Amino acid sequence: MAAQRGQRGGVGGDTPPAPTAAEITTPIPRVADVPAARERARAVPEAAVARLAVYLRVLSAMQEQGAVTVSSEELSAAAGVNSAKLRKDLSYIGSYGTRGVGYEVTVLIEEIERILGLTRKHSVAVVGIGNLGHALANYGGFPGRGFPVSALFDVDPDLVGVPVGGIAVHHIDDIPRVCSEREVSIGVIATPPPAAQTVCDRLVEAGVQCILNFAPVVLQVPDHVEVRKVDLAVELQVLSFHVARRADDAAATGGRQVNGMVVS
Amino acid sequence: MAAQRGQRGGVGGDTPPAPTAAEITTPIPRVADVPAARERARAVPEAAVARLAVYLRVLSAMQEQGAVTVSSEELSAAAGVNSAKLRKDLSYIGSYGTRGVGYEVTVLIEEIERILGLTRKHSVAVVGIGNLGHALANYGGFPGRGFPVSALFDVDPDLVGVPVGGIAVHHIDDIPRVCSEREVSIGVIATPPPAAQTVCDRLVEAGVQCILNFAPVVLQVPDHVEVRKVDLAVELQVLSFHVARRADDAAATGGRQVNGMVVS
DNA sequence: TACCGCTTGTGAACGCGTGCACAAAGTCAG
DNA sequence: CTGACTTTGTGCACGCGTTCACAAGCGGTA
Ligand SMILES: NC(=O)c1ccc[n+]([C@@H]2O[C@H](COP(=O)([O-])OP(=O)(O)OC[C@H]3O[C@@H](n4cnc5c(N)ncnc54)[C@H](O)[C@@H]3O)[C@@H](O)[C@H]2O)c1
Ligand SMILES: NC(=O)c1ccc[n+]([C@@H]2O[C@H](COP(=O)([O-])OP(=O)(O)OC[C@H]3O[C@@H](n4cnc5c(N)ncnc54)[C@H](O)[C@@H]3O)[C@@H](O)[C@H]2O)c1
Repeated sequence: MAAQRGQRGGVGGDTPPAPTAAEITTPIPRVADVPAARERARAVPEAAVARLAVYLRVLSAMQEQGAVTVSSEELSAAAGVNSAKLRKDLSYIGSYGTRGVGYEVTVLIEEIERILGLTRKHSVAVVGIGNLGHALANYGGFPGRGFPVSALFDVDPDLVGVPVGGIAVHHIDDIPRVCSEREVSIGVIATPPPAAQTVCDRLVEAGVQCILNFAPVVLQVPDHVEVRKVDLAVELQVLSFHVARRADDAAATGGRQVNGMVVS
Repeated sequence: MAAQRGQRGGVGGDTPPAPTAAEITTPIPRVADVPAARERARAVPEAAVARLAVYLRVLSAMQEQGAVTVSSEELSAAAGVNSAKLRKDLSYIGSYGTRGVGYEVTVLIEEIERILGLTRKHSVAVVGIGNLGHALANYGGFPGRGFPVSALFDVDPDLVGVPVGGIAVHHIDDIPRVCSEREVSIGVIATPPPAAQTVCDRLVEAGVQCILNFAPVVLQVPDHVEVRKVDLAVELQVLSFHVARRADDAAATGGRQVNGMVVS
């Protein structure tokens, strides 16, 4: 079993414990150390990667509205970030702007897609076709973005064979075969918590390298598998924390409050 | 309209870029100047808050299995984090451990619940009862954790009046009345992207202080409203990035690969 | 009571990410 | 061609969060 590691993503900034070395800030910008070549991609901070995905969506919307160029100021405002942060994020992937003008929308889209690996399609398999699994399978936003949902799995015999969102549900025993046939690279786990680890193991055996986990459990995976989790209960609890903090602040500063809401 | 701010949560560590005034950076990095009393709650880093929610779930599971005390080593392993990090996280909320022994499970649960504001129930309203909204409304995990889903809204006349997950769907025009009556403190947006900002504005007008947003748009909210977003497309794209990075690494080190999968 | 082993709690160092501020580099007008 | 203006790209400093390492503290034992 791989050493217990934090599951990155999902909630809060969860930086992985320094994968290795890399990201060297040598005084002298050493040109060639070991791999050296496309080393740049590795140097993009995880937080920046997530934001690049947001920029990409904003850029696509701008492109549809006919925008040709965009300044860091405009783009950052639309993406809800600081303009300096945006420029730094873009600098991680190269210099594609024109000083005094801005960035060419199409160029930026291409480069971000390249860095994010979106030039290739990534087939997605969803396991656990319950409430959430149905929603994911029926969602039209993924295929359009290069993530075709190409396999569905469940353990329930009543569900196996039933088409959901256009494709038939398979039994989980078929995970290895179907995932291999359809070249699935991302597995989504939407099963009840107790089943999540088992399902995860099967996906990993089937060669799936990336997993998006909705079940509120910490998954154990080998080092070469990337896991991100989406934990809605945690999201709600973080919001709850802010309500409480605000209520405390109000109480401390003498403001009245009703049912946790500050009435100023 | 409030100044454009980063939407925290969801993906990566997204610290808001200095809201406006307030949040002064005094030469001496004094954390708390005036209230001082229960100021501790404010000092808990956002990242730690998210992890506390995870610890809480693990602790609840342990309690059900009859555990009385737990060491930082055990708890951290179960939560998938470093034990030092766990102890530091717990230290933000006080000293409730016994050296040489560990933490009493019930005490820890109580204290974390207190800090997260879970001693009070937080009514949740879901807006947009489509694929995702249905899943959320039917999900049994929220009410059990102190987050009763107590109001549903949609614009579709065919949906209004229909019961979903036990409660009837209301028209969005009723947001102010119903949210007020049922003391909703958290609003969940699961509408199509174009409708999200409008829905958000209505929720804010209705006095909702916290919003969990599933629509892939950057919401504009006043400073006193807390927004967290869950962006599944971004999650997939971050995973895609890792596939690409890994493929590059393999190519650089001479490893063979098939369809983006490294064959060692 | 004195000792020993175990675990907490935290001071301090480190590293990463953010934001500032500005030089470099381009455009455009005249 | 020159000079004014605009916007990028980034060096640098700061602050937050993570991690290490260990003193302090507690329970058990003789
Ligand atoms: N529905 C939500 O809004 C929501 C919100 C937060 C978290 N979650 C989490 O997402 C997961 C799914 O939630 P849901 O509401 O869709 O649950 P659900 O009970 O509606 O669906 C679970 C599905 O998984 C299938 N399943 C059970 N064991 C399986 C196995 N071993 N292999 C494959 N499939 C199996 C079941 O047959 C069922 O179809 C749960 O872990 C839940 O905690 C859901
Ligand atoms: N379904 C998923 O798995 C998924 C995944 C990622 C993101 N999302 C996002 O979540 C949101 C909802 O997705 P979905 O698949 O449930 O969409 P959906 O189309 O199934 O449902 C949207 C619902 O919102 C309602 N609606 C439309 N305008 C409204 C308004 N002004 N006020 C209130 N309700 C309104 C519609 O009547 C419909 O019932 C979208 O923004 C989508 O991008 C969904």
